Amino acid sequence: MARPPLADLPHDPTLAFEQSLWQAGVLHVAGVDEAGRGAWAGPVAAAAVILPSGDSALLERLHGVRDSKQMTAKAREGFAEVIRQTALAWGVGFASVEEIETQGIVPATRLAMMRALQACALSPTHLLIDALRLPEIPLPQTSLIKGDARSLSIAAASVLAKTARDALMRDLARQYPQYGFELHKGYGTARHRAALEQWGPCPLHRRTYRPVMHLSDLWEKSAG
DNA sequence: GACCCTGCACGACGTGCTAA
DNA sequence: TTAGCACGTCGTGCAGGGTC
Repeated sequence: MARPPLADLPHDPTLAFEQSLWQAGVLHVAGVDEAGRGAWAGPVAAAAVILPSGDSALLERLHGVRDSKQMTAKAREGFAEVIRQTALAWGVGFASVEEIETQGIVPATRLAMMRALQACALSPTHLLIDALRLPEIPLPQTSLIKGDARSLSIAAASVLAKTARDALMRDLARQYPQYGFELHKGYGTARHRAALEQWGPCPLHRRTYRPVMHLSDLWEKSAG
């Protein structure tokens, strides 16, 4: 089936970066984004998405995909399935709590992004990344500030990263039910703070984060 | 050159308001 | 009542500029 010309693509400003690359002959453009960087507990997740260049009918199915923070959980889950069906290739990667603690959150985020790219069935020829760069990967890269609001590929990746991490935190919540990870996903909510004060940290907690360190100290003192 | 501070980037949640 | 949105706040790292 012949693809429609690029000029027929929907006029979506979040496709501007992809369209300019596609028109230059760069067809496998991977959007990369992460989730879980600010959380007190759990791994950091990243996803990579390669959209079908020039296929307006497929891209139309992604109308409404935007920054995952601005979408409801229900909308994210629905679009995640559409993205997986629509993308030429996609991948998800994680960096563990141990890697976050030993390397720092930004290097661990890069690690998760590289794992997401390795999980892609197709090798990209250009990367669109939200704010960061991946010097370890020898590919042309475009680092976009507020990339998830400016690029459909990055927005799609942010949706997959967020939904994958949420699902993992729901699973992990079964191992540590007293913390309520299925509700706050490891972020610093009042309930999470109270659980830390009551139960102390578990292996999922990022003990290098100041609030976790502080609450862990309080718990140890109260426990005697 | 090393250190510190500030501003900005990202990721979220909590709260209050508005509309259906 | 529920869902969506905007805003403030909190966590981190990085870059740039000033100071010693």
